[in-house]
Amino acid sequence: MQKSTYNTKQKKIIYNFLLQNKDRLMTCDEIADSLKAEGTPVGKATLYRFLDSLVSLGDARKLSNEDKKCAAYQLLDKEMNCKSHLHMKCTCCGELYHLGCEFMHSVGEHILNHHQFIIDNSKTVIYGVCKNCSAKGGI
Amino acid sequence: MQKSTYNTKQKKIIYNFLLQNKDRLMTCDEIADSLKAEGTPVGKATLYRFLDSLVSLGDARKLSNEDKKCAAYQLLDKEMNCKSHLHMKCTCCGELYHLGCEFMHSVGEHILNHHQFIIDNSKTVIYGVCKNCSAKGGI
DNA sequence: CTAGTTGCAAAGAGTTTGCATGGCG
DNA sequence: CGCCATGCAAACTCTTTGCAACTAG
Repeated sequence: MQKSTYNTKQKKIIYNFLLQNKDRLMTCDEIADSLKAEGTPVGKATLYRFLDSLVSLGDARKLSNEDKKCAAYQLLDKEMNCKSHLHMKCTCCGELYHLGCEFMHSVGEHILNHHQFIIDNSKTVIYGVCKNCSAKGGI
Repeated sequence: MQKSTYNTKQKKIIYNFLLQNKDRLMTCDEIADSLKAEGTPVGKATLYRFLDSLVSLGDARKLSNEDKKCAAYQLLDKEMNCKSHLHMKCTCCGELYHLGCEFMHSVGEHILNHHQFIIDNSKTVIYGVCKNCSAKGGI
């Protein structure tokens, strides 16, 4: 889990919560509120500090392109191998999708070979509208 | 240019500056500082208000995923048809690249057909490292 | 016991808003 | 001349930092 020196109660709480929500991008406020609602509140400062340490260790990522002003965090699931593929986020319902198919891997190769650009999967999110939402007429 | 009611001096200044820098994603501070340096300073509040109106009119876009905490803006160039293709930004040098080739258009179709997801080109930026920077050993 | 960690509160940074003044049409 | 826009300053929001109390090892 975390590689910091001490394995505190708060870190376990935060990490477990992220693990349960590994398919979501959540802001600090959302995480703090959820933890408080679960009866295991953690200080905002602690949250920010621990999340940033997870990000710098490469265990989580931090994204801001959310129309919101605040950053969203997500655990980079090792089993799902999240670092090896891109993700799409529906701007309507917020659902996050993994793009792990063969074709999409060839996209990375195309961009590398034809555009000489190395994609950073952990910093990139493709935004758009998923089928559920476009069926409902969402934008 | 802008569809707001009055065509003021400040709006012209801001719009022309964005036009000259249409290949860059710039923060409010950068824009304000540049305009001040050019001897045509514009108030921050005016900048934020006009940029947001351009964004809601679809003439510009606002992105935040910049490691920076603040948002970056860019005019959506109609001649380049920026809304019809994706963009890549080098996290090292900041350069913005247009991905207007045929293959990349087929990516949009693949994602639509196989993942039932409609990409929003104006909200998406692919992050990574360009050839110049990887040659220099950049990350 | 000792060093890292927590959490409050204060400081910072970026953005938004209220309001009197100013300028476009 | 009326109404919208500007710009200052204050208000807000999100995030970071300082510091004393706390706790894991």
